[in-house]
Amino acid sequence: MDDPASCETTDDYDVRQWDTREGCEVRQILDRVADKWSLLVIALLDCQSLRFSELRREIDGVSQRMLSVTLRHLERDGLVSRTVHPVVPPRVDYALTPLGRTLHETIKALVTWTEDHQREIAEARAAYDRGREMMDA
Amino acid sequence: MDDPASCETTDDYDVRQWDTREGCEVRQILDRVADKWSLLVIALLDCQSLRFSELRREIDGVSQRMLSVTLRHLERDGLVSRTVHPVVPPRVDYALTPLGRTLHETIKALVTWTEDHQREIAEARAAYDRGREMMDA
DNA sequence: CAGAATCCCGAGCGATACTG
DNA sequence: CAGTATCGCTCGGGATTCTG
Repeated sequence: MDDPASCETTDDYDVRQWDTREGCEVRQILDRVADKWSLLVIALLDCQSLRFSELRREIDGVSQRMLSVTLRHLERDGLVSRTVHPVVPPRVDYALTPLGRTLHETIKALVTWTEDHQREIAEARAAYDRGREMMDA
Repeated sequence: MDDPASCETTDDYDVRQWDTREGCEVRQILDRVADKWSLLVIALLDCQSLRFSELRREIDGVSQRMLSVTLRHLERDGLVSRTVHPVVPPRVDYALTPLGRTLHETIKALVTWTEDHQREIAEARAAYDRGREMMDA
């Protein structure tokens, strides 16, 4: 945790590369991961394939349009696969690709971190807000 | 990687809790992590404390306003500490808190994932776009 | 059922000007 | 130097409508 080695400047960890401009993939993936619905979709597809309508039912509050564009983005990035069954009525199944599955594993670490520290965060916010109230008074 | 155990429904990993509504911290932290500048700030403060003007100089393209609100958010969440030195001209140092440092460790995993897979993603996008072009023709 | 197209509003963010 | 305050614009995303 307090490993001093983590503070060394390593060649494979240049902060500048997180920049938005140029060919920075990190920013793009981060935007994808963090956009409003992608995370839910990825999590739901973790170990099952789902149809459009099933996803829509599971993800409370998502609009038809946003589910559509979210899936299109994830498909384009190779994170989700789209399978059309030529039947009537049309049936389309979505599933995580192997690549998408590895991303999900990584994301879980972040979710776990949040769960582990949400109490600390809540306390920090309360303390901060209390300080601000004092200022006003 | 293909560990079937990772597909089990565990009590501490309910996807529904990632929802925006209710007291969901994951969404809030994710929004913080993913917003346009927080990540850069956290990365730059990893092993050093920096002044406002230093951060501004390091982070190419950030406006004074956005650096300010970003730091205020990070401070409120207990991720960054703010130290005012009562001198003229005023001097304020920002540094990562222990909590912020653990978050940075977690974020690094995501950055590493992106670096490891950005070629696959690029290829997936190229393939997708090629498919779309065929449609139009 | 799955989704593309259109319209529209409000949050996010940049630019600018001002302050302790 | 280290901010805050105000204005204005862009664009993400919701509601609605239309198609294969």
